[in-house]
Amino acid sequence: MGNPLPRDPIADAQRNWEQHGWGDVAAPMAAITAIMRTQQILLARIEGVLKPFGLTFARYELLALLSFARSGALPMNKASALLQVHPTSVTNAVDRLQDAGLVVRSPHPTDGRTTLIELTAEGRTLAKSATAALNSEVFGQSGFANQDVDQLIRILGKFRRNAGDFAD
Amino acid sequence: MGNPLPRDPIADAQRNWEQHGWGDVAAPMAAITAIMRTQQILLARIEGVLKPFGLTFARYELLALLSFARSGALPMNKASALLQVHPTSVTNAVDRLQDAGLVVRSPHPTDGRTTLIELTAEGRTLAKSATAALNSEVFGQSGFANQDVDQLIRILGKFRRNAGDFAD
DNA sequence: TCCAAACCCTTGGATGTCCTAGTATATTGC
DNA sequence: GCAATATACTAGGACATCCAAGGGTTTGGA
Repeated sequence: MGNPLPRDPIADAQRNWEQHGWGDVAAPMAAITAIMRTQQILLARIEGVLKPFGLTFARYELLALLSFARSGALPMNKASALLQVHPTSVTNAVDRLQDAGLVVRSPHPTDGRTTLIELTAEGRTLAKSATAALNSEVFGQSGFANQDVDQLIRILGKFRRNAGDFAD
Repeated sequence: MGNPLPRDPIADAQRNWEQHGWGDVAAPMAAITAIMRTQQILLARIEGVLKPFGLTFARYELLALLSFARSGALPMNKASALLQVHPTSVTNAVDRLQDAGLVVRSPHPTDGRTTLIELTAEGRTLAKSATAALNSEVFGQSGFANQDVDQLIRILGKFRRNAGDFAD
């Protein structure tokens, strides 16, 4: 989508901020912008690896989540909470996964409001293959040094807890 | 969109990865997942601050970029390159900003293929106000410690360079 | 017991992102 | 000078995300 720029656009933005008298927030601005851009790069890599499997990242995340549930099934609201996305996003993903024969919707045995999402055999197999691909092609070659990975986990974990993601 | 979970879902995922024999990539997986989630949180905060201005983050970024250009104008392809998004995304943003009277499209003086995007007076004023709001309500209260901000800038800067974002 | 409040999922609408053409204009090479 | 190639922008389509609303189910307090 583009060739390398001659200079880091985020570092330029940080300088702009400083020159405009916002030096006190220039660094956090740069860090946040860098997070946004890094997410974009990583998402593109992930989607690229998943495409041959007919999966998007959103659908993969749901499949992976289900594959780690003992029973291979979860209520939709649980999935929404664990994936930390809006319930309508789960509805959307389940619709498409169901069309692809990878999951099935079934009624909750005791709560008529709740719908269970259940992995099919096909879904479980595909989740395994896709995970193997992601592990070798993305996570195994993330481009982050081991120490940096630890720093990221620590810093972002602290941030997410402060943001109210989890109590722990 | 949800209450705090009892436990960190990403730490759980990391444990799952380790238990399935993928210990060698569990940490990068967790770091990458944390980046995705952090981006989601930050984007929501930013959008919340911009909403009263009638702006989204995508539109704000374009306005801010223009406001830093000496002439207040940029070719669309330059904006696409600097913002590191697809040209069609810029077309989309410009359409809406133009409808809102914040920018104007004008022909390039020497290259008939190129369209210049130009800030209107209104656009420049709104960019200033929106930037002030973001500085005080998001960047000024990022929730990252100063040292962590430096770490993020360093780690993600290295990553982005490796990913081919810029030569520097 | 019974109805209001809470909860669960889905539909419809607005945005944004990317990809794949398709049209128009510049540049290059013969 | 002209055809072939490259570049710039836009139209249409596929996906994902969120919000607002609506219909069905449970729960809990009067």
